[in-house]
Amino acid sequence: MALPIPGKPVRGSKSGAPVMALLDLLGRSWAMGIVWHLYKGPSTFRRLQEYCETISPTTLNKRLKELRDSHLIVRTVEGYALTQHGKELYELIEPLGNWAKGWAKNFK
Amino acid sequence: MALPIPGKPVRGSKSGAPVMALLDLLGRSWAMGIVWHLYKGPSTFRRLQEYCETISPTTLNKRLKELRDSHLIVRTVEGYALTQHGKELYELIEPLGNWAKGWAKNFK
DNA sequence: TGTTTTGCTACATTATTTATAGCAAAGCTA
DNA sequence: TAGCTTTGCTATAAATAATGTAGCAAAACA
Repeated sequence: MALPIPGKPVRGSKSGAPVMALLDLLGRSWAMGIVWHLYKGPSTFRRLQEYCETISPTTLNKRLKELRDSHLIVRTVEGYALTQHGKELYELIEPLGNWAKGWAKNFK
Repeated sequence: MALPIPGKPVRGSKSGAPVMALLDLLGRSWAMGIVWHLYKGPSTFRRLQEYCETISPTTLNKRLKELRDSHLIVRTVEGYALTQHGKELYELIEPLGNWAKGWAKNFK
């Protein structure tokens, strides 16, 4: 699937509304998981594979390319790392962590 | 794929950490888009199909079942609607809308 | 120079999503 | 109450995406 670019047709919006481009990007397998893990600090490719437990290298590489092309991560000497944009995005989704704990109680 | 249930193995976490179950659920195509659209108010199946522009009925039905089983939406006489949990979740992801506008500027 | 580690790529298999057709049930409407 | 329309799906086949495994070239290390 092509990179979802705001302003161009994306999944959910022919006009490419920014939020829809973002939801398209984040709604791909592992995308949010990668951002979530990288907030702890830069990671190598192999370490990310371990964090994600069952991601295939093919998919990991694809997601990393998409996230780089979307300016959310960059490669540093220490490995992949969140950009300023990536950190901001993480901070927006961070509250999901605590919320999920309450939500989880529904499943008993 | 099976419904991601907190406490059971999910994509990204063998132990089923709640946030990973949530990211698994939301990281499926259209899941966040559906929640996003439903915040405006209850929608019928056909109307959701229109909102989502290119979702197939097969996938829409699958996502709706998952979101219902996850207590984020319910069926009402007016159509599918967010539950209290669903509304809370929407409110958590709502800030993505404005943030995405700034992020979109990177793509010029 | 030999050994590891790293960051991938290749490839085949499996899973997911799409696209399209269409049908049964419910809700009008005349 | 006999049609016509709308709704909420299901069925099926084709396309696309993700997985699992093997392995390789380059860099780091010993």
